Amino acid sequence: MPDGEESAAVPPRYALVPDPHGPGGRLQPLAEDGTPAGPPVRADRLADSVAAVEAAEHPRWVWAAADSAYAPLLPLRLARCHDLRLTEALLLGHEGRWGAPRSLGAAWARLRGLPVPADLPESGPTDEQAGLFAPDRLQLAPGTDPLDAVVAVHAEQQRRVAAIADEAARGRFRLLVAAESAGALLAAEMAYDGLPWRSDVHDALLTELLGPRPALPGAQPRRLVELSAELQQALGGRPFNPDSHSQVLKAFADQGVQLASTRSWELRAVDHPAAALMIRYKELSRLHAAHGWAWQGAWARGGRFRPEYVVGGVVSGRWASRGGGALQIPRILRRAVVADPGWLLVVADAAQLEPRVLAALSQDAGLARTAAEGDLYSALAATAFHGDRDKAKLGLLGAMYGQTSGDIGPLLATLRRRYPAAMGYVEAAARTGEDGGVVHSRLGRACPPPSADWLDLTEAADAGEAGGRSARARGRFTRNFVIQASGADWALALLAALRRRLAGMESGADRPHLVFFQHDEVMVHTPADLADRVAAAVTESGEEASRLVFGDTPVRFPLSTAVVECYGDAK
DNA sequence: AGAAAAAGCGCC
DNA sequence: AAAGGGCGCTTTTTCT
Repeated sequence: MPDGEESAAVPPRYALVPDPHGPGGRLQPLAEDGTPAGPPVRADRLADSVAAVEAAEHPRWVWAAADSAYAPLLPLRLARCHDLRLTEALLLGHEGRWGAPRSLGAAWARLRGLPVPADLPESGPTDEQAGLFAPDRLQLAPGTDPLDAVVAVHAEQQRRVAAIADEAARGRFRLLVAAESAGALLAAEMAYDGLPWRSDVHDALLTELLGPRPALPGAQPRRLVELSAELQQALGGRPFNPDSHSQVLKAFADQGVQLASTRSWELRAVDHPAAALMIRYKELSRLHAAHGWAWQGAWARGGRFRPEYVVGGVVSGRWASRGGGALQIPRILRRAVVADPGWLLVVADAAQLEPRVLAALSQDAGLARTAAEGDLYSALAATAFHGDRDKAKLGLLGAMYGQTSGDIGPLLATLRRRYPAAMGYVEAAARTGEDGGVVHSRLGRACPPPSADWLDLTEAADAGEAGGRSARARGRFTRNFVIQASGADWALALLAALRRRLAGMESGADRPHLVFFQHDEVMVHTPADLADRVAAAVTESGEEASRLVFGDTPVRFPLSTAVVECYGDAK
């Protein structure tokens, strides 16, 4: 397991249920298969009791969902958990019941043959007071004891995992459950700790690009007002709204410039002085609207940006975020992410993760040899593309994403000849998708089945061009899914391994903590004297993740690591 | 009036 | 440089 590798003994389990209000709650020890190993215990101060059990027994905590059970206990740190809601979603997908409600109440209702409540819409920052931690978010029927439900649903989940017939697949799925649950711990912790954010640096950058902050909250900053005026003048002087696509298209058309859209790559190809102005306006307007002063006031106060992460929010297992756009911070704003005095940032990203995942998944001996190198694309180019790295990259990306357009045909033919196992792997995944089938990540995360609309479109007797297009689109999805989702498996295992290593480090009263995770990139905020140890832990965690997820493979998954004061200096 | 869709661009 | 899959967010436009 990523978070318990060192302990030979299986850790004990404890069900944990906080009271709906107040600091109390209940615990109950459980055996590995979920049967109670002792009576429930009441705790008047749940955080104290949990801390004591954590120190004495290092258990795996079993709870309905981290946001209701773990967030109220922070800053207490727990090593392991089994998150019932995330596990329910993984199991439902694996069992072909994708999309069924996954709350504790829904799982309990299925177990008892009761009507199954639909999942509530995800919470947002606005309903914090409205009861983010309220018990009704568990969707339990009135009168149900939540501890009974946690114990019963957990036992049922353990039974369902044990029922996976193939032993190797079962082991990998257990790893997936543990890693996803570790992600739940980490997401709550990162939201609590926040990413170091220098509002003064952010503010200076905005002022440099947009002009001074407008006195009125809704007002346009000076630079945008100027650009609007210049645009209007360049396009004949008639007023129009540069934020309205249709008005922009019309304004250009009036000058004899026909555009199919206002996309910036299309504008870039236009030979008209207004095009550059329009592109600049869009860039700055977007910065102002999405990451300007209003964003700062809402999300980055008190020296920390506190996003809300959604573990497993993307079907591939990648995380999503809710509010604040944590995973879409513009690169230019990275300079506002600065370590506290006496602290440093360790920033690491997995180099060329997806082609390496393909090499490991397909066990293509030739591709694996290139993926044993530091720069996979150069090695690939040397072997198969006469040293042309661009072509090698182009071809491999096209193969992984199902690209057919452009001059990519010959590149794909070369790849097919040199790396038949790798190309066969993605093409089989595509065929499965086109036929309406389901594919899985390395650890067993399932992709969604085709929708009813899709089936109508593609399986009708007269399924014509639209049906074919739709089938090919799903083929591209499943082709990419096996790689993206297996990459997410690896990244989750990396996180779990790194989190465990960081928990063992301290410098006085301070300790390093993860503060950012974005698909294949992690950031640790650490006391400066621990930075080298943190960097080493990143490397070790990458190796551990590779071994756990892909087993014995010659493929390497190197991380490029930078130790910096400012995120903007990381690469 | 409010919800939903569309367009467009940010990140991987 | 983009293509290709995945998202979130904001604004405008359209629908109910």
